[in-house]
Amino acid sequence: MSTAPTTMQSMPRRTTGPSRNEKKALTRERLLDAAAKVFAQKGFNGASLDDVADEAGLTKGAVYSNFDSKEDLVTTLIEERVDRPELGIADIVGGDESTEKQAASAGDLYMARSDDKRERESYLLGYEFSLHLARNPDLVPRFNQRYRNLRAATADLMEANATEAGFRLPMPKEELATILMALGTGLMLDRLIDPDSVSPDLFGKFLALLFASAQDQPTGKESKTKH
Amino acid sequence: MSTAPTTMQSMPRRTTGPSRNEKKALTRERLLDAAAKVFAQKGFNGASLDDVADEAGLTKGAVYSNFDSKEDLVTTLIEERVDRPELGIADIVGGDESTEKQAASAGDLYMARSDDKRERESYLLGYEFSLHLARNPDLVPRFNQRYRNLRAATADLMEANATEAGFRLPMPKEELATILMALGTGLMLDRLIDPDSVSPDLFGKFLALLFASAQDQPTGKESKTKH
DNA sequence: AGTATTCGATACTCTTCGGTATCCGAGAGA
DNA sequence: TCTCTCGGATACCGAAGAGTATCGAATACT
Repeated sequence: MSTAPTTMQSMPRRTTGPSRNEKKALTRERLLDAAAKVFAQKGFNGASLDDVADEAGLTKGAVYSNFDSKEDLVTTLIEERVDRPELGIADIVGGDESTEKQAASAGDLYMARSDDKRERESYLLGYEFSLHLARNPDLVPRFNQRYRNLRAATADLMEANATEAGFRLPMPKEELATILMALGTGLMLDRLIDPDSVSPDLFGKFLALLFASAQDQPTGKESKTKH
Repeated sequence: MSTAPTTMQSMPRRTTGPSRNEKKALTRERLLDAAAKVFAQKGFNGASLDDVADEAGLTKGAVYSNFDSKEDLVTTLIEERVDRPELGIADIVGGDESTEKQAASAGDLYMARSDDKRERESYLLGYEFSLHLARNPDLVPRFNQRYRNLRAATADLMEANATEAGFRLPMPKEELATILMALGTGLMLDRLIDPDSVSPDLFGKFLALLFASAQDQPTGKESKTKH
């Protein structure tokens, strides 16, 4: 990467400092990190650009040099930082364990995140975004594709697992995925407000129970509505 | 309510105008209504007290005459307006229908609320509150009692129903109540963001399925952990 | 009736914040 | 090495908002 064609080896330090673009990209990241933290703590409207800049150890000038406006910073943050972290769950699934145990592990892993300060902020930020989206429907389409992808991935994962284990999902996979993701969201929100209100293994327990009972109907004897 | 002991029936109007306290209580309610609407639409930080006053057809003077500060208005709103509406669900349950159908109806009723503009605002407000609580842990205890009461009521309701129908709940009632309430929260949030992402009857369908499968194990053969 | 209260309107203050204009210094190009 | 460019700092502006002071009118008290 270092572009030092001439003989400059004599000078021990500052041979070729980080290029301008590198520096700019770096401050951009620092700003996004700071924004994630500050917005999570104070909310979009509650946090000022000075807050963000301070958190990043920079000034508002840096902000406006990298983003058009506060709204631009917000939407960029949505696009670059949100709804990625979930994906890690897929790593757990697919082992040799029983479906039940895998489900429990996935649930536990998901809930365990609320303990980590950084993850906690990330979820708070997610809810802040959700509210932002609910109030700005025009932003939804851009964000929605990712949500649907994630849901589809979850759906496929569950189905693959069920097929391998020799049972049918009790309802269409997309619907089940919608349910489980929503449940995760709701439980996490409860837990963010009051960790004592939701035991960390509750999600996993419920998932295990759900899949266990699904396995009791291998052929898929859903009562009536298949319509 | 009119306290007119003396013979005053002759004068058709303005016999005894609304007492000062009545008027004050009225404007207080108007302010709270307006605050609920405006806060739901713009968020706590996004909405100004002038916005609230305007919505109520009053001025900021009225606000400060009835509340100590914006924060006081917010917390009052939390205490007096939130987490009451859910209770209506209990009305549905307890009929002659099968447990399955009751569950489906309850779910449908719950989700149908997101269609009504006013209810929608009420839920948005709820999420706004949730975030507010997550960021202000000191406020949680006051609010939490209500949440736990509601959860306990839901839990008892489910258990009573299960007992009557002759089956055991698949997990401790409080945990199940926690799960179902969180699921409702999560689904509603999804639906507030994008109504197309969650079909309105999904909640009911899932609840029906869940209780149907619970009924298949009348004696309660939970696999292992009862601990 | 006459006086004291108080609710809510009006007018104002002080701070904060989003955004802009300008400036400085370090890296790029010659 | 000299200049040009541009990222980020500093200084500033106008708007908006939380909170305060005060006022007027209607109600309660005596």
